Amino acid sequence: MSTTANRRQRERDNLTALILEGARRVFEREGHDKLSIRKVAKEIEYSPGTIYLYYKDKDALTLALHQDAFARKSQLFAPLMGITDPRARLEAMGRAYISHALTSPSDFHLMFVDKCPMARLREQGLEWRNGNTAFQMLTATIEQGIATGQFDERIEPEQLSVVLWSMVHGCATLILSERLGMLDDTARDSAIDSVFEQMNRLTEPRPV
Amino acid sequence: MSTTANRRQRERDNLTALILEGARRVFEREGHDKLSIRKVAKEIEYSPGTIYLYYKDKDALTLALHQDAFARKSQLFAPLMGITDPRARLEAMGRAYISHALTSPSDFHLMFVDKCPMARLREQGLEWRNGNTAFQMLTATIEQGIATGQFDERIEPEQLSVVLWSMVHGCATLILSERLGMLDDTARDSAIDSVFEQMNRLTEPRPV
DNA sequence: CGCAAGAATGAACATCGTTCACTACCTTTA
DNA sequence: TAAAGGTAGTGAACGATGTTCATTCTTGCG
Repeated sequence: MSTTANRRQRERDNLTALILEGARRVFEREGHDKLSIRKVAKEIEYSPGTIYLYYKDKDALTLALHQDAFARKSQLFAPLMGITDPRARLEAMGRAYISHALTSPSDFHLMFVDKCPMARLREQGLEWRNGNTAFQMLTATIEQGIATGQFDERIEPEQLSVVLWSMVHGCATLILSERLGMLDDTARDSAIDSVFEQMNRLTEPRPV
Repeated sequence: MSTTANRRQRERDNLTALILEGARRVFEREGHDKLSIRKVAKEIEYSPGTIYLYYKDKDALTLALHQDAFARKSQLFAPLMGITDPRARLEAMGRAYISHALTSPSDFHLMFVDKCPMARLREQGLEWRNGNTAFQMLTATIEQGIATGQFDERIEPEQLSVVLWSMVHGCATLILSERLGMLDDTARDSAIDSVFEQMNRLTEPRPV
């Protein structure tokens, strides 16, 4: 009940948040590979050692950034759930995923590419809640499409989710890693369109 | 015609190769993110500065490793071209891609994920020859499938190539980055199977 | 007021990529 | 053969990184 202990905790939470905020600024300014503990410390005008009183190591801070990125971007994806037509929603989700990857490559990397947040979660025996809910939204959309008769009923929703996610994720990462350099800009754009065209084909009902 | 100049060149080539070989050993032993110039120097018992007489910087050495990896792995993919049936070949190529990614993640990263070799190639105005030929094999296989009437003729081969590559590449990278942790091992294996099942659906002829 | 405990520090260590003044050797020439 | 010149290799040095820890500073309590 000691008031000072409460304030202490409050101050502790404040600094934890302040560090995260500084990290986010450095991250945005310099990109995911140029983030360093020392820069974060300088950004918030504390000494490097202080960071370690609030985050065990750089990976812990990276995990916090990872989760923060999901929190910040959720408002970007939440509106998509308002789309009632499953097919339209599926495409909108995919397009949002790719456009997010291309416009915020560092955030995307942190959320869907970097191994370190996953490793840290696994160490602590925690689940990837952000990923799980996103994945469930995907499968739910497919299930709904089947229920309304717009999608092929023989589809196994969870497995198709993986396939569609792979398509979209693969497309995004190939572009970001510059592996599609053999295509000019227009060819690449229409390749993205192809992804969604073929995505539709995979969900369409087919004759027995 | 000076003989000593020839020997000089030979010695130069030898050390260039020796460095690359040492780099490959360190790379295999420690993984792609633990490779360092200094470790390579120690591995071949030269001083760190020497490396820079043969490779401009670490990126140049990485590019050499990238190309070396393609050279080493080509024997792994070459036999696939012997498969005459286009559909069987397509699946074999995809399965080889994924199994290569899962069994040699560091090589895979170097060949298909790491941005640095691409950046270096672009700087020098060079093309990604390894990637281009692989991509052409893919499109050629699709074209052949169309020619033999086994594949849907309305397919645009180059665009479908991107889509199929995306599927397979996305699947591999999602597994490697541990983003499919929500699936147990069997679910993940059947997800891989699903990828190829859906791949087949995309090439199948369809009624007008 | 003085003391104990907690918070913050920044120097220190090991590692990294990279540079460069220097040495040691080899080849060419006088 | 001896001097000169050029080249390959060196390793110390610089700035940066993540991380630790003895030290200092601050703060609240008796």
